[in-house]
Amino acid sequence: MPHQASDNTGTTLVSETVGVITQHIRNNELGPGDRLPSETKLAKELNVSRTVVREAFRSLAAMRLINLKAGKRATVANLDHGAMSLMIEHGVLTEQISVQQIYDVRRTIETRTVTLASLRRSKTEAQEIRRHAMQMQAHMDDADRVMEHDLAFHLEIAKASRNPIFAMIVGAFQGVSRQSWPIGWRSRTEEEQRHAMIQTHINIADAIAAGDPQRASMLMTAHFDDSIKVLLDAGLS
Amino acid sequence: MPHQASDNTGTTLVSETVGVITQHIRNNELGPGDRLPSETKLAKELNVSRTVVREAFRSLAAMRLINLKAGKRATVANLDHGAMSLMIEHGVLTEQISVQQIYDVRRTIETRTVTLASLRRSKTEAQEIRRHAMQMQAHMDDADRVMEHDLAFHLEIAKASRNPIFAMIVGAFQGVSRQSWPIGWRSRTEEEQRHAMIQTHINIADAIAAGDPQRASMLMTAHFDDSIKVLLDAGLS
DNA sequence: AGCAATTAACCTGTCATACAAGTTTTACAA
DNA sequence: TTGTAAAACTTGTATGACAGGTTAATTGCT
Repeated sequence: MPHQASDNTGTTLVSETVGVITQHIRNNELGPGDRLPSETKLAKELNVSRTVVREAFRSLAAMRLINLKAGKRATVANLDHGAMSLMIEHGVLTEQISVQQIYDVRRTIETRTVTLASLRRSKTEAQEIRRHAMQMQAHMDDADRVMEHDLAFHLEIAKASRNPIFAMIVGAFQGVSRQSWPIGWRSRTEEEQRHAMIQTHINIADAIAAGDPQRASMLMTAHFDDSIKVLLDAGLS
Repeated sequence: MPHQASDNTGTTLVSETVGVITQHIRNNELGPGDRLPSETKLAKELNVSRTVVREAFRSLAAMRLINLKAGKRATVANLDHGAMSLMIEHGVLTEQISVQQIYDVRRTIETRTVTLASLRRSKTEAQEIRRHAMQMQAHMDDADRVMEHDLAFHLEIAKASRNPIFAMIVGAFQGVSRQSWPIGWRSRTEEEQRHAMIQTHINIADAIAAGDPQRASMLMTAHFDDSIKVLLDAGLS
């Protein structure tokens, strides 16, 4: 790997090294699981200290481009929503993003994922999606459990869309959704409202299983419209 | 800041420290631009070495949650698409994401941004959007310039949607789009095709300026349908 | 020769120390 | 009071060290 950090003006050594490493992945056509050179080796090749290489690795690991583990060499990572989750959470935390904006994005995207899922889902996926909806119904007395199955329901649909970007984005919203979800649940004071909300999930699952994208996306849009309305009524911005 | 890394099982010191720092931001309600404690100070408070704090800072900086600059303390960062850009690029590079999937996400999202932009854009924004479309037309002989204005056009629309998440996602696709764009341009061999493509941009700009979301989103959908078709015909997966 | 167990080599996580170069604060002088 | 110089602080990078985890090599047994 005869890389050389030729360009060194203005930017720091670490960010240059990050560039070199991604270049290395590209040049050698590394895929998920493939191992990168060790820190010492890279440091020598690039004529930088191990400190610099380590910080570069950390940067890449933070974005989940590589995986680090004590004693093992760094490996190329699978696409993962962990980093994006933190970014979104940070946005909410610092009041750069509102809950309403998140739900608008979710509605936009999940109207599409549910359409694709209706067209592309395997039998197993359809069952798994429906199972989550049924579990919501079965444990209505346990809010936390309802929430987890709710989130899993939406994520499974995104996965069934067969587009990893959708899965990543939907997954990234899980963290913040866990914070707003209970508000929506509590706001649905009537037993009937909660039942209706869960029934919608079952209906969506059925539409997906039946391969009816129109109906599925219509139901999903309605679901989000309702959820947003509930949250707004509860006073969320 | 009496933080204490109480929990230390299983996970590494660095990731714990990352947690403590984000907690610090939350607890003190820090916003973009606010300064964090210095590395030495944090290291002392948490009873870890400066190395650990530095790597934690690097991690957060990689996700663009904080900004680092030599000599200055770390500051809380504005939402930014830089990190997500790298993630997407990595996904494409390692063949976990296809160009077609990217365009499907873009169509989904940008059909929404153009709708919102039509409703919410300021006069200035409408002008800026239109300016990019006109610049595309004015420099048809310079592919690179057309491309840059094309990308800027789409990003401006996302910004005008007034939802920073949309802007972040659209921005994140710019990097990879720069690679596929020339393919689409070259595939449009006839002068007329290129003109039509640019004219669509102008029409979208006009619809946004006119505050006509239906027309704007219809044109945007058509634009993406066409672009995807062109890329597929060119042999891209 | 083939296989299992032990050893050696390798690798990452963390710490301490050092110093150059950039930035902020303080102190001082006009 | 204000402008400037000095002091204090802060980050970027390098070096060396060692514990503990992982992989490769070697040895020994059958």
